[in-house]
Amino acid sequence: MWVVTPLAQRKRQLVLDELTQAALGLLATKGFEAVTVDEIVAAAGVSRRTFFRYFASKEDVVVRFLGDLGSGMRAELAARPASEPPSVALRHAVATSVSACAAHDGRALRVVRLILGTPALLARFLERRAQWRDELAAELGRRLGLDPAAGPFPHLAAGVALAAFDTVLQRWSGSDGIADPVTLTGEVFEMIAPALDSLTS
Amino acid sequence: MWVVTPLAQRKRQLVLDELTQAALGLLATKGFEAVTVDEIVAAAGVSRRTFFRYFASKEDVVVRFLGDLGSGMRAELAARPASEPPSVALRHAVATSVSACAAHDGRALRVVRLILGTPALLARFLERRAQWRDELAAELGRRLGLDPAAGPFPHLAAGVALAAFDTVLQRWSGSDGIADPVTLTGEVFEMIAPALDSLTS
DNA sequence: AGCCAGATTGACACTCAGTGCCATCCACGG
DNA sequence: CCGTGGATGGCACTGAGTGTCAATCTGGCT
Repeated sequence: MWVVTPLAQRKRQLVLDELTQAALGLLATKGFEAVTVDEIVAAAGVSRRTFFRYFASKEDVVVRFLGDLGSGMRAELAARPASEPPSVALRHAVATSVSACAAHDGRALRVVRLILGTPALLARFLERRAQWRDELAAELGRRLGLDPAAGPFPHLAAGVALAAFDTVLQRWSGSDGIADPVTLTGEVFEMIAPALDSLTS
Repeated sequence: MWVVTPLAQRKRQLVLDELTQAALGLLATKGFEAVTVDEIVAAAGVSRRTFFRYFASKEDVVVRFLGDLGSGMRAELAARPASEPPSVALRHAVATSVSACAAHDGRALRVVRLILGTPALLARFLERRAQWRDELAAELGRRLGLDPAAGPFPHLAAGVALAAFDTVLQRWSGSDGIADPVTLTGEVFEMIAPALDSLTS
């Protein structure tokens, strides 16, 4: 199962890495709108057309780099025991997410700063973040036996948790990656916990 | 005051209205990406270049239509008495915002649905929403005598209030504009109030 | 009225993102 | 050895957004 597709798949991964590497390097130094796709593909040694076979847009290169955070949060939430109140489960989900981001130390920090400082990138990132919220709301609804379409709670709680995520990410990047993500997350969730548990209290 | 408004200013407003009208009509019926700027300017009777003198992008036409909500929220928050706890002041700010949106009854509803259903528009809207959060955080910091850069509270509270805004807007548009914005806002703020007042309790 | 300064507009040309299409090349199985 | 499918590159095209310049219009001033 795992040995049957070695060569073509690896080649594809190689091109993807090369493209990501080249793009992130150029974008971080020259700024987002000062870099054209042609420059990126020239640095990566592939054709312009190939770039758009791997990425849907120029923004996609940067956003995809942080893209796994969303599915990671949902997975972590799903993995938490059902006995935990929403505030605890969501706190762990957010904490592991930001920690995973901080683990890339160095690169991830530059990418986050790039996103927060570039309107076009922020917009695309927030669009993806909205999908995270809906996924979290669905998972939360499943945990609590609630229909997300019936009551406002799952949608709201997911939005509140992501607002906490925003604040943690902002303060983490603002501290040059020095602050501990788990500690920051704990601080912030202490404030919002009563709101997240307002249904089960 | 009202007589000095020069003729040029009114002409400008007229062009802007004509452009907005034409764009919203076409976009609502044919969908966002199925309409080109050339079609819009042809319907409005101005040149393509003029369109981009009034709007920064095609998305801008739609987003600007809802753009005053942000400054409205901040103004309402600033107008609330300083004695009110954050949860009450923010609830009024959100309620007046959504109510102002609902007052346009008919047009605003279609615009909101268009935004929520179009990725490119949603992205631009969320970008603006992020600015709202920072403005609300600044205003909140002023109310409470806190430096928004020092502690996470203003940023977090503004984010939580806007998460509530999101939920209210989603449910309002989901109910075809039938649900009462103030009632919805009240329901939702009942859940998050303890988080918003966690500092002053 | 006549004139001048500033703002608005339209037209053209240009860059760049993104897409469709087709020819080519290369890994893999028969 | 040969055919098939996927990945690539080149090309042309649409559409968004911008800079520039000439023409036009507005409003004030003499």
